[in-house]
Amino acid sequence: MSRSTRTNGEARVFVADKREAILRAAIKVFAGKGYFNSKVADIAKEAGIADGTVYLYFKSKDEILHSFFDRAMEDFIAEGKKQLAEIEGAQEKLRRIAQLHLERLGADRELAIVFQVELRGSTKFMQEFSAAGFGEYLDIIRETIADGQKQGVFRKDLKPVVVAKILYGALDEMVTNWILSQKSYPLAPMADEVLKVFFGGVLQK
Amino acid sequence: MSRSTRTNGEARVFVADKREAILRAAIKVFAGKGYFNSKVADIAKEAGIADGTVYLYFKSKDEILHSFFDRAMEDFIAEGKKQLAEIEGAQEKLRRIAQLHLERLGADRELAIVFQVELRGSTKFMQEFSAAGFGEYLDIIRETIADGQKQGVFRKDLKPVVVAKILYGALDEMVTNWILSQKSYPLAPMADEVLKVFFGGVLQK
Amino acid sequence: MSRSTRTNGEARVFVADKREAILRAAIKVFAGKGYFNSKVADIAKEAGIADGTVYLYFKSKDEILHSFFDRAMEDFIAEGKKQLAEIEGAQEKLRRIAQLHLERLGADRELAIVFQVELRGSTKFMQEFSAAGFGEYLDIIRETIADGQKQGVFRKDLKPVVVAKILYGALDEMVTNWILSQKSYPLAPMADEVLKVFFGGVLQK
Amino acid sequence: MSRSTRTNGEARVFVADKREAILRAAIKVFAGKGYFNSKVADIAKEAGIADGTVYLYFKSKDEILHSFFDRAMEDFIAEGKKQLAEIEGAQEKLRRIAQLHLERLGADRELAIVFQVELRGSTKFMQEFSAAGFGEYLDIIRETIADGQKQGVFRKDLKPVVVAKILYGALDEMVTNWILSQKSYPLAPMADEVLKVFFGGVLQK
DNA sequence: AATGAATGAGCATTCATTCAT
DNA sequence: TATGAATGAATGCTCATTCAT
Repeated sequence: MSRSTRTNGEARVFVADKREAILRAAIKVFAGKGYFNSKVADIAKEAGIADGTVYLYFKSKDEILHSFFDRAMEDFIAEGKKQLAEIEGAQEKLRRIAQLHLERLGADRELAIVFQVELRGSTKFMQEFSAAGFGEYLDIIRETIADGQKQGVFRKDLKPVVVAKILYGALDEMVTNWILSQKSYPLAPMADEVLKVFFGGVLQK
Repeated sequence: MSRSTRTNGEARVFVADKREAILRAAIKVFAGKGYFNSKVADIAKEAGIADGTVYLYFKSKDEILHSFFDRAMEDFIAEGKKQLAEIEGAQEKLRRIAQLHLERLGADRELAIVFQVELRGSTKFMQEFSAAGFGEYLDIIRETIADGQKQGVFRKDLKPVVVAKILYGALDEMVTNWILSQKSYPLAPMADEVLKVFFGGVLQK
Repeated sequence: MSRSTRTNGEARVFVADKREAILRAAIKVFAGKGYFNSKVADIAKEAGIADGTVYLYFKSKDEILHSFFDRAMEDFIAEGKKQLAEIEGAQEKLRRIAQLHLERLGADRELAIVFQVELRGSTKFMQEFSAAGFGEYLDIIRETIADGQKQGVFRKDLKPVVVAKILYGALDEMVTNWILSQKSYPLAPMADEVLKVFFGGVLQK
Repeated sequence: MSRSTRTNGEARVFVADKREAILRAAIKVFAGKGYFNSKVADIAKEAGIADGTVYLYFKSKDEILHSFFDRAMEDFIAEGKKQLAEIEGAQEKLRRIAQLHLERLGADRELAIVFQVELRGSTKFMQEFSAAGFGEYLDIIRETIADGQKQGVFRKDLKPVVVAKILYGALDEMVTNWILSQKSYPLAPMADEVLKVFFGGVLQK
């Protein structure tokens, strides 16, 4: 494929590529030094472009973080819905969600750091993100649980909202610990560990 | 000779009082605007002292956050240990931990905000805090679980480390959701909701 | 071969047209936001061309202002000389000058704003402009006054240089006030008001 | 006089002195390079203080210019009113105004440059300043002229507003020319030159 | 000639920290 | 101990200008 802009399609790709490059660079920089400690100049240098160029693709430093989150969340939810559509049974669906959650973040440490750490650094961010993607994500889990109760697979004396938060919280903690851990271990297998407790409970029967 | 330096005892009291005042002011300010958006001058004004005075009690803005965390965590763990000492049985101990966790944070929204949000705003902070108090806290939970397994109360096919993280993550998520929620509800009762799942599992028996 | 370069004649016309368009756009933009607050991009957009195209016709933003001034002043002086050539008598000549001054600026508010405001925004500009057109303009007034003194129409105890400045200053102030005024009134008639005073003081009794 | 801050009075003086120093430095810098080309750092260096200190006394670069103008105009009008109070007769009053106008600006070239050049560099500034000091100044001249008409000293067929603008415009032009002139000559004497013409045209015959 | 994406120097302002009093 | 004026390094963003196409 030539580097020329012979077609509109290609030109578009190039623009998208640069936006993408900036986003990728930003994640790397944010993950390394934290959002507030990262300079726009750092991102530009990491992306191999001039400082000003960043502002041709993003309105502000803030917008970079938002864009990153929006896109990542959108991708994640789209992928999740697609995979869930092919699965029967609430239990198996939850398993898929948990696995996907940890697979995705476990596959990209920098992305995970930004998700787990940077996006939580301010109530403002959290509020906005919570209202956006996080909320939708929790909803999917909640509905799957409610479905499972209707299907008679899950206990009916539990509130789906609470149960959803429990599962999400547990998974989230796995990711955070994985990021902070000095040791290097695969994150994805933790899904089954969580589910073993989640599905079966802790008490001896 | 000034009143405050007449005796060591008195001086200490005064110092502690002012240190305390600054710390309290800092939590309020951090909770309201976030660590990075809070100015040392804001804290000073909130505490009713001059800007420079802050530096007689703390080496830097950063140290204020650290001190706050250290003290809060220390208090919390001390209180926890004390209460656990009076309890027999791993299950009841875990229940107490969960309740204490949510009671404490639920009783002081500003403190909770700083804990849930501000302390997570940078990998640097998280790493440091994880190595300090969080680690010890998780350890206590882990050991209680291990004890429960020995006592034959808990399933033995589960790794205590993982189970501890699951419980902690679930509780943590309850707090975060409570903070971000527009609605006002008591946090403490969520402990039992979490434990119902944690102890019993989700599946229909 | 492009249309515009087929013949020199045509090309020139096109070039002149676009140069003109840029100049016109610049006046509009400068008048609205001030020279320093106007972006080259604003001018380009107003002119309906790309940013870079501006630089095919002008070496810099600064040069646009200069070009504008040079051309406007040139036009104005040429027109003035032409009209003066048809008039006998120093008094009538001065009247014509004053009228032309206010008619011209009164007919184009944007041009007037740039003349009265933007061109005075820096000593550098003023120095340059003074050395160029302003100087020539004042000279014409001065000479007309000197002629009037020789003709015995004007008092001979006044220095033409000073008298010229007085007339110019008075007219200039009329324009400035007209621009800043919230009320909308015709500028040209002010010429006679000024002359009523001016001649009263200058004429030989 | 000691450099200490033993008394409140002295302390006040010091503060006022620094504000004054910044203002003085700003005038010098603005006069030399123009408002838009002057950096706040230039002003700070000229005043012998740190950049940030400027902001302890002024909210913004813009505010420095405003403060300067407000104070200068206030001073000037106060002085003018004081002197006018001691004078009988509209004609002599106008003479005093004209003289004061040129004496003041003629005594401080830098201040004059800022007044004549920088304050006119934008419609925004001019509008604001016109509404403030300039307006009051013109009013004083206008009223003096109206008084003169009532007293039978000045022709009654002239509109005071217009006549006031003429005088102001003529004086203003003297100042501008003086600033731009390469030659160095005293400004104050020009007042009488202007008045010779002005009164010739305005006085009742 | 025309485009408009890319450049990068430039700058007002903020704020943690210091220090003379 | 306490003050708060002073410091000056640090940085997000703008915009005149260039240049590959």
